[in-house]
Formats: sequence, structure tokens, C-alpha cells
Amino acid sequence: MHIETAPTASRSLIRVKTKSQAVAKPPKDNPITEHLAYLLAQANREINRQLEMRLSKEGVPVEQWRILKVLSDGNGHSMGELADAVLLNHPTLTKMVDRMVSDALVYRVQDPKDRRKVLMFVSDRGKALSKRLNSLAVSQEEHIVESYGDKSTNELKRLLESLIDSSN
Amino acid sequence: MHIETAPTASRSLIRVKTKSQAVAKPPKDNPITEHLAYLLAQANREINRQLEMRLSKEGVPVEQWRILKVLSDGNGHSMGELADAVLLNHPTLTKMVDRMVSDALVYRVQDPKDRRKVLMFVSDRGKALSKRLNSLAVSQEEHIVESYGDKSTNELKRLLESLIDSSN
DNA sequence: TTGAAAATATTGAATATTCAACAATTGAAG
DNA sequence: CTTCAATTGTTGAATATTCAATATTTTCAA
Repeated sequence: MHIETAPTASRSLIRVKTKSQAVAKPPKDNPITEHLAYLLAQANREINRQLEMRLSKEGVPVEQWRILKVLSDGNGHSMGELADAVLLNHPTLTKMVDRMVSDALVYRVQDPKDRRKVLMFVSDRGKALSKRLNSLAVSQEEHIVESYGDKSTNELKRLLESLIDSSN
Repeated sequence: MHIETAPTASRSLIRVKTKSQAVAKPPKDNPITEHLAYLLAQANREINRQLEMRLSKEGVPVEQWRILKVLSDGNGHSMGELADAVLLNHPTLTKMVDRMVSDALVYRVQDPKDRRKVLMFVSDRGKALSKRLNSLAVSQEEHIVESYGDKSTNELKRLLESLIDSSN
């Protein structure tokens, strides 16, 4: 691995640039921490990590909690529907569902109305796990509310929903 | 691949459950779309996708924009610092930086003060690219503001920042 | 009715990420 | 000083994700 030798102090000094004076309309060259996309990524990463840690008690990734939760309405959901709902693309979902079928958490049924489709169902074992996972997820959110406040949490949720709406 | 035969209509009917009456304190078994963690993941996915599409004009993933942007202050940043700043874990960053070094966008300098550390710098080529990427990112955010509103955007940013703060 | 196009899900290869182990350097205790 | 622990970054193997191609079924137009 090639690594440069350290620059000399004088060379560093030569490089110092005089900032051009502040412009009237801000050049929008803000620090990355002010970009919406960055803040969303950062917040998502943090909250997702916390949730992941809670769910690890049951040895289950966040995505599987989502899948079980969506299927827990008892209705069959096609793979396409499910992929949208759980924020995974199709091939990723297929493979994750394969694992969950192996673990007897969910099962596939060919849709009799449209045989291209596969309907996913949750098993009793999956339902039981889903309940335990929900407790963990709810307690995480309660923990957030404790430090962040009920008002802020609800306001944030509302804004996120409307951002999502406006992005379609 | 094993797929169950479709359940008969009668079997489906037998399974229908009578919902227990509404409880005083909600059981918090809300749809997943009301969970903060889910809303954050969904919003992040959507906005990140849009940004990704914009940046694809320059053939660069979002993470490389972040790296270039952070390094564009002209100071050297250690790999650890950088990993935190750009929301990547260490091995992932190492490999992405390898690619960027190949593309002559950034370079490594061993820190003379602490030779365990590697300081990352952006090259002139990287700086030029960074500017173009910033334009694209800014225009994306402007596009969001157009439909979502200036007020909502700023309010959302503020709430995200304070969520992140309260999570540490 | 037939044939082409669209929709749906899966597969395998290519790519990316993560985990655990490692190497190098520094810090700190004795 | 010496040695042991902690810090920093990288590597390789294991795992996961994505892209492109495929198979199947349905839809729709001619």
C-alpha cells in the first residue's frame, strides 16, 4: 500500500488559501451535516442500530421483524407487495424469505388467482416471535420518547410521513 | 422450491378471529408504518435513492460524495474520524478509499504525529469532482424544498439534529 | 385464438459489506 | 526501561446485496 510521506510544514503553509469574501446569496456549500439527506442517513443509522441491538436478543435482523409484522395481519401478501412494505428489493427479499422458511417462521402459497404470484403467510411460530419482537420494538421507541420527548417524536413522525408523501 | 397448495376457502374462514374489544391503553401493536424506526428507514431510502440518481451523472456513489465533502475542508482526516463522519464502518471505508485512491480522488499520508494513523486528503481532481457533486446535491435538496416546503424542511432538519443529539 | 409484451418471482454471478484476526504503533503501569 | 494493554488501520473469509438473465403466467391486441 502506497502512502505519501508527510507534507512539510512550509508546504502546508503555502497551500493556505485566502477565503473569498462572504457572498450575498450563500453559496450553499454548507457542511454535510446540514444536508437533509445526510441527517436522515445519520438518524436512521443510529435508531436502526439501537433497534438492531434490542432485536438481537431474539437473534433476528430488523428486516425480519418488518416482514413478520407486515404478515401478522394474517392475510397473504405477494412478494412484490411485501418487498415494498419492508423496504427491500425483490432478490434480497427472496433470499431472506428462504431463510425464514427454513426457520419455519413463514411459508409460501401460490396465489390461486394469479399463479405468477406467491403469497406469503406467517406461521404460528412466526406469530409468537413477532409478538416478542414487537415488545422489544415498542420498548425501544418508549426509550426514545423518554429522552426525546413525546411532542418531538410525534412531530418528527408527522414530518417524515409528509416528506414521504411529497416524494411520490 | 416447496410451495404450499392454496388453502381452501373454508379453511380460511375457519381461521377468522373475532377481535377483542378495544383496550383502554392501546396495546401499541400499531402498524409498522407508525414506528419511528420504520419511517426513518423509509424516508432515508427514498431521499437517498433520489440523491443516488442525481450523483449517478458523475458515476459516484453517495458515500464518495460524503467523503469528498468532508475532506474538502483541506485538512487531513484520519480514517477513524472519516468513518464516523461519513457513516461507514472502518473496513468498508478502507475499501472505498482504496477505489478512490485508484481514481486519484484522494490520497493517504501517514500522520507524523501518530504513525498508527493515516491522514486522508483530497486531490485537485477530487476537489473538482466534489464541486460538481455539491451542485447536484444542492439541486436535489432544492427540488425537495419545492414540493415539501421550506418551513417543513427546516423543521425536519432541526428535529433530526435533536434526535441525533438525544441518542448519544 | 394466437402471439407478443408485461408482470411476477427466482437464480447465479458480480459486487459490496461485515466479522474476526492481524500488524503496527502508542500509552501507561510497574 | 520494559512489558502489556489499548488504539488505529488493514486484510481475508464469510456473508449479504445487487444486477442481469431466466422461467412462468397473465394480459392484451390483432
